[in-house]
Parts: sequence; C-alpha cells; structure tokens
Amino acid sequence: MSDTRGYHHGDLRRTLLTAAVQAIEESGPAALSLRDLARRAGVSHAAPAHHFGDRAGLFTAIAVQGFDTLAAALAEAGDELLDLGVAYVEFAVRHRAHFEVMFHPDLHRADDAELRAARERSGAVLRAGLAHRSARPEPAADGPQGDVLAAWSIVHGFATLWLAGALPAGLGEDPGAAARSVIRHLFTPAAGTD
Amino acid sequence: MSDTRGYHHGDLRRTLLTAAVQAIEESGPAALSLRDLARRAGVSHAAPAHHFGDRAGLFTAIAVQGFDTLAAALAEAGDELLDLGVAYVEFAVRHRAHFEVMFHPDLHRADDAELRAARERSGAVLRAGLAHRSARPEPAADGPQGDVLAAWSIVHGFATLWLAGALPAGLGEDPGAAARSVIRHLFTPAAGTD
DNA sequence: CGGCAATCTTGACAGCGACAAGATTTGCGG
DNA sequence: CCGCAAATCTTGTCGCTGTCAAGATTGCCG
Repeated sequence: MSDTRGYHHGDLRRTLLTAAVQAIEESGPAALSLRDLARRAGVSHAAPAHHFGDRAGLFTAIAVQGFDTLAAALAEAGDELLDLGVAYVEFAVRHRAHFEVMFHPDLHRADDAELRAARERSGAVLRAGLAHRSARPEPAADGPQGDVLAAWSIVHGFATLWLAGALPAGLGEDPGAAARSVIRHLFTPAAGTD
Repeated sequence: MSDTRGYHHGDLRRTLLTAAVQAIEESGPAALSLRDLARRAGVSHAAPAHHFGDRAGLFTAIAVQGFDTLAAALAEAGDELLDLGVAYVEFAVRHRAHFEVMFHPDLHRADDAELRAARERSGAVLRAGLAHRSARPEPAADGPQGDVLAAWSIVHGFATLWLAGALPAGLGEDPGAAARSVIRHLFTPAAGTD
C-alpha cells in the first residue's frame, strides 16, 4: 500500500510527512530539505511541491497533524489538571518535531484555515479538561483565564526548556515525572513531594 | 567610527551583529542569510565568514550577547522573585531575536566555550536573585531546585507563548504586567489581583 | 472508450553556504 | 622609515536548495 509502484507513488503525502518528522527529529526543522525528503521517498525533487505547495505548506501540514495528536493525547489524559499537564509535556517530548513546528509561526503558515481549526480543536480539549479541575476548587481572582494561563505557561515552559537541553542534568530520564513535581508548585506552593 | 571607509570596514563584526539581530526580528532566524547581511553592511558576500566562520558561529555570537544582556537585566531587576520573573519576560519580548537564538541549540554551537561561560554567568545571576527570595520563605520539599525550576518554567513558557502569538488576545499590550499576574499563581494559588 | 484531472518527472533559474586564492590594509619589529 | 607578517576583505567557484514551468504518465468518471 505504501510501496513505490510505478509512476504514481500511491501514498506519497503520508510517506513525505513521516519522513519529514523523522528528519526534523534527527536534525531540527532548519536542516529540513524538500529535495532530501524526495530522495528518501525515492521520488523526483519536485514531487513534494505538488502535495504541500511550499516548504511552509509542509510545515503547516506537520503542525496540523501535531495539534490533532495533542488533542487526542489531552483527551485521553483525564480531567485532573496535574495529569493534563504531564500529558502536555510528554507529548512535547515524544513528538518533539511536531511540537517545535507547532509553536514556530515563522515556519508554518499561521493563518491557514485547516491549521486554525486544528489549533482550536486542541484548545477546546484543553479548556474542557480545565473546566472541572478538582485540584483547585476556588476560582482565581484574575478571571478564569488566569490559572489556565499559569498552568499552560508552566508546562509549556518546562517542555521547551527540556527540549532545548537547558535544564540541569539531575532531573533524571523521565520528563513526565519531573514535570509532575514541577507542576505541583502551582497549587501547593510549599511542597512538591506530596 | 562605524563608517565603511576603504578596504577595511573598521567595525564590521558589530555592524553584522546588529544587522543580524534586526533581520531576525523582522523575519525570524530561519530566513537569515549571511549574504543578505553582507549586502546590508555594504561588504562582499564572504566577509561575514571571516568574523564568525560559519552561520552557526554568527548565531553563537548572538546567543552570547543575549545571555550577557539577560544577566544584566536580571541583575538590575532586584531580589524579589516576582520582579525577577517579570524582567525575564520583558527581556524575551524586547530582545526576541536574542531570546529565540539562545534557546535553539540546533541554530548555534551549544558547546562553544564562550557561550558556555555566558550562559553560566546569567544562570549565576538568576540563582543569586532566587537565593534570598522574600515572597516564599519556607523551602520547598523537593529540594531547593524544585521551585527555581517551577519559576523558570512559568516565565519561560509565558514568554515563549507570547512570542509565538499563541496566547489569547485579551491580555493587553504589556507583557510585563500580564506576566506579573500569571507568576503570582506560583505563591498565592487562589488570588492573582493583589 | 475517450478525455480530463491528478500525480509525478524533467529542466531550468536564482540564491544560498562554504571553501580557496588573491588583494589590500594595518601594525609591529628592526 | 622600511619591510614583513597577520588581519581583513574581495573575487571566483562549487554543490545544494526552493521554486517555477512544461511535459509525461496514470487513474477515474462519464
């Protein structure tokens, strides 16, 4: 089904997408080359342009795929704010190529209709999960968005710093566990070990 | 002093650096071209290579400059954890080109000696400021690094999301003020207006 | 079965980073 | 003041890249 049989490839778009994600995970988005992608897929150098139009179009498609995957991961994580945050960080680490492309507007086409929709979808899942958070019953004073923003910031920052290799070495190998202990500082300021 | 007089430019390195920062602020790091930089400085296309060796070398120099500027900004911000965090976010927004390059290891040369030193310098300022934080006297249970990590994560995440344009529109124009209300969630979980 | 749209190829062009070799200038020892 | 070495910048070139245009091949639908 995904074999390169004859003139038409048959499944070139999906093949290029997975090859692109793998290449980004290996060498970062900047080093990604459409021609190299075509080479890996055993296809002529101009073939990718037909499916994505553009280098930015390819990144846009990756971002869309990323937001959908994130939405699914968050939906599966449950309603606890803590678990939601851990799932966010684990998504970022397990799909670092998607994550990096998703939050770099200068790579993809940020106003793309399909991308807007996917981003809105994952945002809705996030807000739905945060709506009946059990860890913090009393609403914050700076509006309902205040603590959502704080939670989003702390998990996004932790994930970004982890991926950038900027965090100290003593955190271990499990980003989810490390994130859990960090996120806890949001509700229980003076304790992180439970 | 910074004039292009004759065969030797006289101040080409600094000129290229500022031109690079401006170009990155306009179109992002990915679109930066050494040849375009040379053109802006009125210099031949291979001149930048002599000062930075490489495209990665240029980004490394920018990152070094960024960490030094950040260290200065943090040192000037005072000892309060809150003010420290606000200064961090304001630095990221005011020097977004530096900030983006600093935390993208695939752009610069992360093991560069001068870069290591600059990063360590700014890290020391951050830790010094956090050492006698007044807003939270009691130590966290998961070691002294726990709350430092939480604070760093929340400000870094907020700054990153702000720069990515991912935050909702209702936050106003002042990132420092918005950051202040978000950071407050770290110590006072149920209030953010005070 | 015929034609049409989708898909892929071939070819070309300008721009890019990197390297090598040469030109020019500065600075420093004598 | 001279001359030479090092620093700085230029010119030329190479392979690679993204993008566009035009043609070849295939699947599909009437």
